[in-house]
Amino acid sequence: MITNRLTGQFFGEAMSSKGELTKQKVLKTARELFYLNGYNNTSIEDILKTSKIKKGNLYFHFSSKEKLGYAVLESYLIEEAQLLDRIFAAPGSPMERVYRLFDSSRKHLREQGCRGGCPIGNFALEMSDIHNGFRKKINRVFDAWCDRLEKLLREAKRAGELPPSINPKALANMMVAVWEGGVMLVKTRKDPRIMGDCIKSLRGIVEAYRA
Amino acid sequence: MITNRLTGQFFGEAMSSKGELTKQKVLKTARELFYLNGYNNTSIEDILKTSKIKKGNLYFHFSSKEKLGYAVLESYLIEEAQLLDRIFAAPGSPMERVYRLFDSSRKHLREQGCRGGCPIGNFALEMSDIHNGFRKKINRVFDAWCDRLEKLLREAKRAGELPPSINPKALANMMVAVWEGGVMLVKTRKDPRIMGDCIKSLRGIVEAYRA
DNA sequence: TCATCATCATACCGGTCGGTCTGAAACCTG
DNA sequence: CAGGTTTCAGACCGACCGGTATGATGATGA
Repeated sequence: MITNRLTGQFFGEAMSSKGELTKQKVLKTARELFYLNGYNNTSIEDILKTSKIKKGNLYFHFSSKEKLGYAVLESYLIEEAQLLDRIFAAPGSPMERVYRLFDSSRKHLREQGCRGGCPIGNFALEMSDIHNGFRKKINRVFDAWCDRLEKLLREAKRAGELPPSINPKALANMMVAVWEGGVMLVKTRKDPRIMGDCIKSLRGIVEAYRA
Repeated sequence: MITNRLTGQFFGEAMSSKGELTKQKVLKTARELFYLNGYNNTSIEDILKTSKIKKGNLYFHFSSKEKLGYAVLESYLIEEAQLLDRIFAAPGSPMERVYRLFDSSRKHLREQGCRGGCPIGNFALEMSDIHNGFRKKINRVFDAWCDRLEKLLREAKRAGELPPSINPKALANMMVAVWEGGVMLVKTRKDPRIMGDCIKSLRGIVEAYRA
């Protein structure tokens, strides 16, 4: 559910060799440009210009553009694991934690000026049918999101926050779909309120059940 | 909510000049390749090879790749208007008609082998931030979908099929989000059941209210 | 201090890109 | 039938693409 927040945490700044710092800088820049402009619309030259790193250097650290793409996706996988742990460890009822995740991600969409959207979603639609290796890695991020959501929704069901007939796995898929689709509408309409609409409607329906 | 069904209707086969037939053939081929491979990953050469039309000819009918892109988006706009009219004119309660739209589109996803996804969604994520003209046209398709859904959801609310507190416009946005996000998951996971999960979860929550 | 390794830089490569230019062929109308 | 228009074909263009080869520089350790 990320919107490409770039933390120093992953790009560990302590105890790194000079080469490692260069590698992380390439990775960070590639990540940003793939996110904002798309993988196929981002050239190696673009990355060089933005990062101020020379081509021989880039190719020393990453043997190809494709390998760089894999590394970018891997960085999302690692970062998502950490983010999900933090969000889901917070106090509150299961549904409160679900909505908190949505709300914190929604705020970031707004801060981002409705640009970029979700990097995983962007990669998913652009590359799924043309690069099976990328598709598998993207799936692992979606699986991580859906699995964690499913766990929370099971708790919510046990707590009576959801109708007994609800399938938590299916609902987790639907919630990820709401997020990704909502991000798409926000990005295309340039209107951050749309994600508010989506989340509010979802809550409204879920909570109408409990009324 | 289309999944790139190519009808003969738009590509009018009667009463056309030879040049017009060539133009439609270019358009149809470009549409298919932009849909399956993305706009930036589709070259003019790809279109020439697939359509068996020569470059001078293509550039006679479309002055640039960008103009071809516009024409492709315009063809979706026209086709969507017709499809929505047919689907929403069918008999049944408002919510039945909503679910029928989802189900017919879902079947097509399955028939397509979970490839391609939604052409509008693909364009939206790939091009929204790098081509404002394309973004505006894509928005008109989303607006058409959301407006029609909103109308149906107003009827559903009046008929007692939805909680009184529901905002039809917001719910329409959420439903389009469910569709686009679901298509993304189907395309990435290559599992057509996921859209079934999304729709079932949506129905389950809506119908739990009425129980 | 020197050798080795890691890191960095730049010229160059073949291929592909979107697009242009020029001319040929087909069609249509007077 | 001829002239004009529409449609078509293909060679060529400059720019850009991902990547390689070669060599220079900096860092490290014996």
